[in-house]
Amino acid sequence: MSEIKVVRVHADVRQDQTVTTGTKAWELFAEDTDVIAARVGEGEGSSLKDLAYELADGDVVASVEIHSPDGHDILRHSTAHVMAQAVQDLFPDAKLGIGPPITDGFYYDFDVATPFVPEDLDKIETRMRKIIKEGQRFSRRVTTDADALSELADEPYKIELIGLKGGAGVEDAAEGASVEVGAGELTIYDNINRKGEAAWSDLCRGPHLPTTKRIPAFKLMRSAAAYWRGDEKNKQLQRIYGTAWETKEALEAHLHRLEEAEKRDHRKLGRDLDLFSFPDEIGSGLPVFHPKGGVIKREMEDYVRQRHIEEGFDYVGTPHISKEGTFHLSGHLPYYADGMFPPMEFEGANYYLKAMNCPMHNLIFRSRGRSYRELPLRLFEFGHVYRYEKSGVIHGLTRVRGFAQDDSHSYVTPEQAPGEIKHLLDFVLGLLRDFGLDDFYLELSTRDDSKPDKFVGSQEQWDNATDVLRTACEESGLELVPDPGGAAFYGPKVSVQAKDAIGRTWQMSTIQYDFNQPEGFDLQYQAADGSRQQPVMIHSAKFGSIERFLGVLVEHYAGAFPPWLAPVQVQAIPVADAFSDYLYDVARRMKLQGLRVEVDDSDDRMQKKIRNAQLQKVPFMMIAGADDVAAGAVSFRYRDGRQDNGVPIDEAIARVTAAVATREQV
RNA sequence: GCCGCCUUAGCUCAGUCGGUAGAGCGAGUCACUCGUAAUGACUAGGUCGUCAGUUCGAUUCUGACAGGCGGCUCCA
Repeated sequence: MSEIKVVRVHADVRQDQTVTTGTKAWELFAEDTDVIAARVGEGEGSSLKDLAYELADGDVVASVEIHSPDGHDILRHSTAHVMAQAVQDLFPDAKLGIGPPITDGFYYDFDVATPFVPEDLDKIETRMRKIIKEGQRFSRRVTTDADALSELADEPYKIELIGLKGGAGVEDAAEGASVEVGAGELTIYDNINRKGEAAWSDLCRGPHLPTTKRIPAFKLMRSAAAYWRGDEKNKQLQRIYGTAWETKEALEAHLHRLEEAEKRDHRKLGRDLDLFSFPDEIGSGLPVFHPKGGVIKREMEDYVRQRHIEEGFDYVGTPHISKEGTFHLSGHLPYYADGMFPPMEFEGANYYLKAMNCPMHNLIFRSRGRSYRELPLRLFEFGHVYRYEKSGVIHGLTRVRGFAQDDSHSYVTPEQAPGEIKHLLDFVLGLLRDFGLDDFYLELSTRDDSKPDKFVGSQEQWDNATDVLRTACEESGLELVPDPGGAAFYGPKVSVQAKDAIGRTWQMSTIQYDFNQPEGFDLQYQAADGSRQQPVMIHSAKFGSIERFLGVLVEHYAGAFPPWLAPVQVQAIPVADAFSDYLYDVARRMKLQGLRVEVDDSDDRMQKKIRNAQLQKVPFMMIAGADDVAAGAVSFRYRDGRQDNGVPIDEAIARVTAAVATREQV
């Protein structure tokens, strides 16, 4: 037995060690039970290994702790295996799809004759606990394609994955498919029970926990259908989502976070705060704004209209419907017909509800001859568009069938395009800042070169436009996520992606480069040399959709809006009836300053009025009783329970006015 | 659109093993006039999502449709 040298890295401490050949990774970290795997190598070339990995001379071996990001993935992926074993124990005919770790959890897809129901999840959980208790060992076994194909003859989906292995297809095959089959050697993990037999096996790249007993806490969350390999044309498999954590406390904390997130859901707050509703009578995905929601919507509109004017845009207006020719000119009809409501036929023409505003703006541009001196020509409006969204995708205000875009189009010379893109990006980022949004990233949507029929224009045009957008984004210093294939048919797009309370990301602001519609509409301007030139058109929407932005805003603030957006800025509460008139007088003075004030002169006791104002998340509660009247003052109470008694009336008005003007949160 | 689940008063939810229903909050009325998160009493609200079918009888069972929820796919 000879000796080898390795470097042990644990808790940020590097340490050279000499061990005998045949030493396993776990022996380096045996004293720390949080260590569940090892990372061997450093930087790009490093890879995660099971603790059963046999050390090689020169290895740099870092511990992977269960609560680290890598550790979470390994824990969750291992739990997915346990779940799959439990499912196949209980439902022997279930065929395995894929089972990767995801943010906060994992899933596994199964092909079963009957979809799972909630009671099935209970049974599966019970079975999983038994497997965990048995302490089955995850054992790695290298195999060959041929052996794996025969061993997995009953698993058609795994066989399909083996067929993709090594090819370009693996990463594209399905989200998470690469955890099943890596690009390198093919491995199978056996779950070895106490008798030393393989209780269950799965094709998997690994690594895994040493044993099932190392799963401290897990819970199955829900089941749902998912298309095999993410393709609508494929069969739907039944997916079970679960979550797993390093401790029971961490699991509880996670479940608590989910509960808290539900309380921020804009659909719930929209009802509780009387902001908006979705009457069935009108139709799915068609919201109505109540007076309080209307205030927020109007503040948003006032803000963005004013800002557009400041940024050099002209405010225009266009109709909601148009004869179909407009959308043929724009190129939308062949590409986008499925996304539009069916046409209405009358007077021998087909009229469509518009799904976008650009064609209308193009017609404004084309209404007379244009000079290069007019460029950039910037048109803006609140364009109400209607899109035929599939019934299953409608979601509160964030995915609707009728919505208003704060839509603008900048017509520029090709040379002006980069500058205009930067201008628009700065505009958008400033808007997000003013609305207090900070949890977002940029996404660059480009064309899918493998589907040229879905995109108009030459490779050169696309490359050029994409470069212009990418450069502007990179200069912003923000995180930029690529979105290949996500572009509109007419050009690449930059978008702002923001998260809602339950972690779903929504596309908000967009900036799109368009070299196609100017051609379709034969848009021209006369250049300095007298020649006719084609402008570049840049679409941008700063909120994206007023509705979606408002929905995200509700969740961002959990309904506790900063004063400038709050439907009621000041709720006046008399200590007793006798002080109502005094507060009405203060309220009248505040209203003269443009503030939104309400006096609660109901029969309720003041404690109840405070509770009501608190539940309505009003930023300023303005209370007055005998003491305040005597002092010519009012008392403030804030949403966090903070109090400020005896504030002179003039100062009180100034304080609220200042909070509104500076858009600060209180 | 696809898969699963759900739909009882304005909201949150009980309930009826098939014989047309109840609570809390909210709303209205009255009394109480009160200093920082729920005063009390009383009253009014529902052809149990819609339409069919089975049945002597359907809110309950079955089906279709509509709407919602969770995913998938797709998108501002």
